[in-house]
Amino acid sequence: MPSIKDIARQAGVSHSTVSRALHNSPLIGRETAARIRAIAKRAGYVPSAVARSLVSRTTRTVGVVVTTIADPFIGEVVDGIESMANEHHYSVILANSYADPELEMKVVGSLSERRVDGILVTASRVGAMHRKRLAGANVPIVLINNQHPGQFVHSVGIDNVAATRAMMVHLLDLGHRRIAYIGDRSGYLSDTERFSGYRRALKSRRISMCPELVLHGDGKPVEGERAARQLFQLSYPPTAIFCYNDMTALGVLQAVRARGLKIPEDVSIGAFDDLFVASYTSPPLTTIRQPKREMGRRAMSILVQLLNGEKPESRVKLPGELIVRASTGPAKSM
Amino acid sequence: MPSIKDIARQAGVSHSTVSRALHNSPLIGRETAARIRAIAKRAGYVPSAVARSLVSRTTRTVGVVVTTIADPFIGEVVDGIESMANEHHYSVILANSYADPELEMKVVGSLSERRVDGILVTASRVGAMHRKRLAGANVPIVLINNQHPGQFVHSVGIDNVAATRAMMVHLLDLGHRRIAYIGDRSGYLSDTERFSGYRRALKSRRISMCPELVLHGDGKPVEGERAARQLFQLSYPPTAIFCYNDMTALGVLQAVRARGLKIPEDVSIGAFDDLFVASYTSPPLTTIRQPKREMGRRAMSILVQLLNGEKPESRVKLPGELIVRASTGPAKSM
DNA sequence: CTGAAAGCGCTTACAG
DNA sequence: CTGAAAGCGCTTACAG
Repeated sequence: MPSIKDIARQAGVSHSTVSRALHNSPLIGRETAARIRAIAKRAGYVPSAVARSLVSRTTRTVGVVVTTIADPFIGEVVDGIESMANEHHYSVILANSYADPELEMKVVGSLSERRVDGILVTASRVGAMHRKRLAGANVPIVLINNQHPGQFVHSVGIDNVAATRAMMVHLLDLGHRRIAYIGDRSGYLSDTERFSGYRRALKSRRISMCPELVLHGDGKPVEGERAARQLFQLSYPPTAIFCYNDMTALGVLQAVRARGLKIPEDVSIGAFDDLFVASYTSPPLTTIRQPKREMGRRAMSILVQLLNGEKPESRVKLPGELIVRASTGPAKSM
Repeated sequence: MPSIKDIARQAGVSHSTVSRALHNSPLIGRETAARIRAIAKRAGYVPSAVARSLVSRTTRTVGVVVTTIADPFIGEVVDGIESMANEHHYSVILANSYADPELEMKVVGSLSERRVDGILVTASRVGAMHRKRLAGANVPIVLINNQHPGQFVHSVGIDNVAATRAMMVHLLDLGHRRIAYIGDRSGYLSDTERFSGYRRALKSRRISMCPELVLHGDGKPVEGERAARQLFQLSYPPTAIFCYNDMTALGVLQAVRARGLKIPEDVSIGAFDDLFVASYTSPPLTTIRQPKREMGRRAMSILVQLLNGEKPESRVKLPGELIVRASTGPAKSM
């Protein structure tokens, strides 16, 4: 790879002049500049971002820490991050933490060595230990859908309460009165908020909450299935089930099928996230769409503002959107 | 951020000595080294990868070009790449091309400026134009599932012919004789190979291929649905449909449902990829599992060998695995 | 064992 | 308008 010096030699000027010409500095004569640029082009000159970074003490690079990029939710978020980063001429360094504290420490250390200008974290399954570790990197941090945002200044999330209310209103308006909630037992903020939205919605319709209709899984299909089976064994089973997320609903779907029940005739199912798979289950899932890509773009945009020395909004809550599909219908009259 | 000089000052030694101590150079006295390391630790010293890169002329960084990281197939591949990269102390710079030649040129240019040591491409929907553009980066390149690998030296793919044969044998053994193929019309190598596997399998059983059973979509649900509808209008519709990929099968599933047919009683469906969604359709899809994560790991591993000056296997073909689920069953007797 | 020097490829204040 | 010099934070051959 030719350097600025090689070009200087060919052009018979100093490397300072080459540097200026390549940056369209007004100091350099039109002709000289054009000639130098032509030579650089012919030589296949590509400026070195590493040399420039050393001088400018900024790398135009951001670290993105995810539990795993194989997670479909995260993939869409990162797509948004990358697109916004690219528009602002930042590159994205991707790092999986696999929710493993040790690995996470390693990757954050590596990002630190690489002198990333900022860090985005979308590792919803990772807890409080995060803070100190990340703070060590000593650069601005923006969280996406984090479950413990309290400790950080900047975050992008979804309005869980409002979204849940929309889902509950939908179910209540369909005549459901016995609505179950299958949450996530890990103590995440998102679960707390969704559960809170659930309770408030019932209360606003003066329906008392039945403790036996509230169960907790782990956000994955197997536990959703187990919880649903338990619900079906009640003497008064629910006519609708609101699931913490689509993954849980996937398990519920299987339990329903195994039980020989019909959706939505026998039981309605509502979920959260709107993963791609939600459109292709049978029946397709009524769910809350999280604007995943938008969340990524927004988070990156906040980071860019921070890096520009601006004062961005610190806690952004984007609205979810109720997507009504075929898994919800009128309550069975009892 | 403290530099090596700051540590040197505090320790009362030269920065060369600090550098050596931090690298556990045998030249430095045990005590001095220990003292320096303690000081560095206390000061929160983090070595600068950018300065080191400038000296070593290597960044321990690889570029990963994808059409979009939101693609679930790609997400798993990249997960594999990242994990293997991490094990070898490489960082991953992620870049979406959105299959847009202009954007692609930009991101490859950016990777070039960042002086990545190598590039991995898993942008199966991108064509021949790739070559020159990528070659410009002037670093080793490894392709994953590329549709035009002919022009490149190193690639990781799947054994399409063998995998297709496995699927066809499965269907043939179930008694199917009228088996349709819904391919991808974009002229991809993978389509050519799968189609070839399809033909060979029929031939080996002395079944002649019916042209009306061979249709072409675009690898997405809508076109799969359209193709399936067309098949159902034949006077002798197929008893089984082999789809180019899971996405196509998703559309076929919808057409089948709309038609009021039962799977697999009326028609069996086989697919390719084994995306996550394939386990959760109704019925779950019989499909060929591509070892996505493994493909990513293998590709990165080849790149590491290349960067180490070794001579890795150049064209790796990993085996697919037939996953039999409920979408295939015995042929309806006619 | 330790330090001074050179150099990686740039940018930019300082002179002219 | 152009160049020589200094410096970004390291590594490493060369001296001692």
